[in-house]
Amino acid sequence: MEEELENAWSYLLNDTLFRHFTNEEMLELPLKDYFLSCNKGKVIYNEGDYISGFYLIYRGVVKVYKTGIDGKYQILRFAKEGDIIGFRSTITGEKACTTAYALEETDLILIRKEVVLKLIKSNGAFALELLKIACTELGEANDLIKDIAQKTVRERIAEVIIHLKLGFGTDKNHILNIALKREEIANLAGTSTETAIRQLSELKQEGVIGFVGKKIKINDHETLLKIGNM
Amino acid sequence: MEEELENAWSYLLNDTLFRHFTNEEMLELPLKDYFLSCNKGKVIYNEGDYISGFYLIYRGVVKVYKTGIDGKYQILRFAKEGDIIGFRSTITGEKACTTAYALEETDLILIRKEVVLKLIKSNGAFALELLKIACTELGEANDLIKDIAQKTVRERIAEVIIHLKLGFGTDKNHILNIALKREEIANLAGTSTETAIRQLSELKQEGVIGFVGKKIKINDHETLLKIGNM
DNA sequence: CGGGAGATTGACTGATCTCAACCCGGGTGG
DNA sequence: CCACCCGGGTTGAGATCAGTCAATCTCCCG
Repeated sequence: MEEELENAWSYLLNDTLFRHFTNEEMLELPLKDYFLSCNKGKVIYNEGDYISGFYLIYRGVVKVYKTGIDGKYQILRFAKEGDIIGFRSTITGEKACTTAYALEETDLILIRKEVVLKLIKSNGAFALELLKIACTELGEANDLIKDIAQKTVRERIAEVIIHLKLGFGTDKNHILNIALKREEIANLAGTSTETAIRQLSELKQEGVIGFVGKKIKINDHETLLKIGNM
Repeated sequence: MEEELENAWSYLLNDTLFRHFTNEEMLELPLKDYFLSCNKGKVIYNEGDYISGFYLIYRGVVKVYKTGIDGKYQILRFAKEGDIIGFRSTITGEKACTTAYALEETDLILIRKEVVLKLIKSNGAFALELLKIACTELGEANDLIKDIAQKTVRERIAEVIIHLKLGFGTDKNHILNIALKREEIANLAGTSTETAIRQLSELKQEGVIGFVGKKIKINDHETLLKIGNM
């Protein structure tokens, strides 16, 4: 555990948005108290919670979604190592408007609200980096709005697969490095599970994709791009 | 014109996110060169443009939207006096991902990118305020994603009317302070013009809303909230 | 082996889109 | 002064995409 903390510390200072700080400035961060591990299936925070800060993902994958009417939910994004979650509510001070759920074993570093706000004021480069993260997310959200409003399910499913590839990559056999349930793919594309399944089967019939275990294999990236109108 | 600039300057320093600065710090801002007026119907910037900074709206209403396939477009928001537009691309340095269009006579103050970036670094309170704006927009975008994906057109139309009321207010007769074309209401709700018209007529039949000239009158706010599932 | 979660398929339904016709009011040129 | 035109707004009919419900299947696990 001691070593783990050592590593996390060096990770923070070298590879994350905290690289803008010196060792001294970072002493504000009582890391030991705010290093959390959670099991697969654990809800990290819930829509409506007041959260005490934001989380930097040190290891694992987190599903971020909003719950809707009767059991349906809309997935906004999958966050992975190096990403931060919960920072929107941390900044605005509002309740969380999403739920974060650990898809696998996940380690998190909690950065408390007071610390964040203080660091923003004291370090412009850090503030700018946070702004860039927020603005990038905003751009992606805007894209998603247009896509859900205007594209067909078929197009959206193709697009989702491309996005997963961009976010998580593929191995040498073009197999996605992430395994999702059909329901999750559906809720990412904003459709029902059955409809998503039908579209996936169709893409498989056409040879554009394949299934290897629980994972999707991308046979024809170009065609997928075309189908997704991208 | 001299007086107009005088007013704009005092507006900036007292009522906007620039209130965090002193008169001296603000001398960076060569206001005279960056005060723009544009007529109704003018495109302020286009999707794909590189923009030189963001715009603070001093007077008028601006439609912000993304264009999609064959003539359809998705309206993301209407920005009005005191709002800023184009700041996402200003921060990320990417091309604009939306188009901004003046719905009426509009006056803008351009804040150049270099100035913004400098001010962010020098003034934490300003950076934090920008962050809050970005995060608020992000929260709204997330809501919109879920709504378009899960709500029916009827629900969305009701919601759009409520949002317009919140954003622009009503006069003493409960008439919205903004007049939109049917097409605009449709593209705000993410549906076709004809469908939007049908839903609006239905709401009128039910007595929940009425039409006065080009404007919508809200007869029954409560029911509208209920219909919109809010 | 039984149970349960997730995946798949079929059949049906219905909300929404599209196309096309028509209306209405304002502005304009002859 | 009037016929025409044009940008919206409205309505109808038909086509279709996608959601729902229900049955079945396939693993995987205890």
